[in-house]
Amino acid sequence: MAKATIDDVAALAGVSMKTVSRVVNKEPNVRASTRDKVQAAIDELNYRPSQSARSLAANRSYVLGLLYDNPSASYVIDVQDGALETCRRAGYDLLIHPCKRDADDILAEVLALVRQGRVDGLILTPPLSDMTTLVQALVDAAVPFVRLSPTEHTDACPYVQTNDQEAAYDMTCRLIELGHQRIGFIIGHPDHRAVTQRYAGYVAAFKENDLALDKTLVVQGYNSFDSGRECAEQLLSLAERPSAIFASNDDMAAGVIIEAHHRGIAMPAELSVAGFDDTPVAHQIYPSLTTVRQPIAEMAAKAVELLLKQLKGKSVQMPAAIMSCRILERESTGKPG
Amino acid sequence: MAKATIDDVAALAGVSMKTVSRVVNKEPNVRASTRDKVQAAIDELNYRPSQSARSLAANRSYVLGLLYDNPSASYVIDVQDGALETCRRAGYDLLIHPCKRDADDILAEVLALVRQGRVDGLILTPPLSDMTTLVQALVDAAVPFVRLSPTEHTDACPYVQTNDQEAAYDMTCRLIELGHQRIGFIIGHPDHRAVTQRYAGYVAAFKENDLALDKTLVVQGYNSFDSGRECAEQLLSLAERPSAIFASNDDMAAGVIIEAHHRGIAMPAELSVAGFDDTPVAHQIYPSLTTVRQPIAEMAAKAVELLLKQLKGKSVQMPAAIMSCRILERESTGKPG
DNA sequence: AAACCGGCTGACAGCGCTGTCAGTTTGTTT
DNA sequence: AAACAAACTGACAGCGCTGTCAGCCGGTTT
Repeated sequence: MAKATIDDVAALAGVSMKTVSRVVNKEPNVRASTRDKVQAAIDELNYRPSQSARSLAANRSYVLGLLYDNPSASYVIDVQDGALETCRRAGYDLLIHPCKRDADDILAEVLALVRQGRVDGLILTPPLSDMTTLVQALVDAAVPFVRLSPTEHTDACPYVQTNDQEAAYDMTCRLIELGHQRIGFIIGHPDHRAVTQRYAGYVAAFKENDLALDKTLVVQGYNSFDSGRECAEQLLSLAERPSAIFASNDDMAAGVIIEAHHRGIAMPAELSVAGFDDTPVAHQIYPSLTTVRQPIAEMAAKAVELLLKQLKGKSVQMPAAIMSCRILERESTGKPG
Repeated sequence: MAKATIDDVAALAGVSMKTVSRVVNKEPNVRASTRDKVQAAIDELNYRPSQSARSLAANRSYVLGLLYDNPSASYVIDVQDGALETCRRAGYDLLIHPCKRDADDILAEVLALVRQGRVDGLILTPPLSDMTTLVQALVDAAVPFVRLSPTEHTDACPYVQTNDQEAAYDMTCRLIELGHQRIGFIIGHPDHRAVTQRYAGYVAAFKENDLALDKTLVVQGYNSFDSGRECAEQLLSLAERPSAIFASNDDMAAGVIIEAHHRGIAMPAELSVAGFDDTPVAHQIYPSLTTVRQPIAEMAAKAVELLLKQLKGKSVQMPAAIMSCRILERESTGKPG
């Protein structure tokens, strides 16, 4: 049995090609009886519209592109899952496109993706969300896109964001509430949005609780496990060492925990550790890590939703969304002493 | 500047549309001077061929599909990266398609992907590689595909495989060499290929070393962290408990380590633990995990290569590849006692 | 000199859809 | 019952490429 085309369906249903097209695309203004007749023909022939033909005729690919550069595997997977779910429901596919943000041909590469008509729109994840040259190029080329967790969002580009600052504030308050006064903080990679926001939350919590902030307890990390470990070495070598360390992400927090193990420091009795992100490692280490969970999949889903709205030409009134994080208290935190 | 089409390029270069097509597709039989002329025109107009137009005309999508069901995030990412790398070089894109293998519409869904012409071929990862209904359906529909790490590979379908048995054998021998006699083994999920192979390697090592195999030390796990922990509870509660535990994957090994921590068992002094896969967690836990690294990205790249060969119609003489694993010794293993 | 061959090039007919627009039917109003 | 709007349907012209096939050209071969 050869592959059925729209003509075959039209002939069988006794209608025009165009009417079949209307039914397939769920367009309005088709009489219910006609619709049924066509649907029956579609089912009988097991008709599947050719993706390339409709792309060519409609001048869109029904594919969205997901751009990312090297965040953690679990982050990427969560984003993919969330995005895919929403894409599918809308009949869209997702093309993944990892890329190095320092590659000099990244702009050309991404623009080619669009100009070749491979994708109708793009989702940018950190740190690409904050790559101004890229963002500007997309704006100039009038490419529809949505950014996940951008640091800056002053312009009119749609984005999806979390309340990182609030979450970091809450976490810090919780540590203070447990009785901690000397709370170390490991700042994240300067290129990532998390940095400013999360650190600001930490600072705000100290202010709110009328506690003095000891700058020697604040160190700069780079988001990796190894950098977390190095920061921990620094913090745990202090004469008066902190009773808690709050790392800007889980990988660094895992580094802190390893370093504490190696120094024979009991957790949480002698040291509480908190992370951010709830990566898989968080509950696979000992002690399991108190952390903040971002609704990553949901954010990605939301981003796709905003993007699809753009594509439909419905100019989104407020092209942005803020989503909430949740603190997960596990074994790595407790009362000091 | 409107988007240039192949006609624009042809006009500018003073050749026919078809000749431009030849240059773009790197077809032979174009005089060098003509080729240069056309290339100049392409560059001048910044021409990018329309993906949908060529798909429609050539009746292929230049897209490969990657099918997977829920292996770990890091595994999926590695597969994606390896596959993408090779795809790109060949001018192909990769469509990711996670799917639940117990969904009753999975066959229809996957076949639709092909029948709609969204993809030209498929890569199956475990456990989908071993889903006979799916494999059979693809064979029946004459869909080109390659399987990663299938358990069975008696038929003519191309596949890419690792020498799991050999690696498990080597690891077990290494533990024996360190002085371990009572080595617990946690079998993986029955649906995953790893199971048979890895367990067989363990058994073979005992045989080879003339050691009796104590069946009470072999327990059935299900690949998850939690199941690893449950298995550890069982093994560590034995009157005469093992001095080493070899888990069929890292997640389960991580579960073993947590359980040992909770029981205050020192590692590796009182218990050596080995895993399989070298997932990110392996070096983020304490003690860091001795494990086996599979060349996942390379396998995926190889799979794409085999798939592209199929698509080109070059019937692959030996449509398969075996790739080697490597043992990584870290802190979690050592001499017993 | 005729016949031939291989490398090179172009004319043309689609690929299977969707957008446009005009035409036909149906339901509603006066 | 005529007039009109609204709902519905179809004819047709592409979308921008590739495959087929025929034709051309220069260099061999007979």
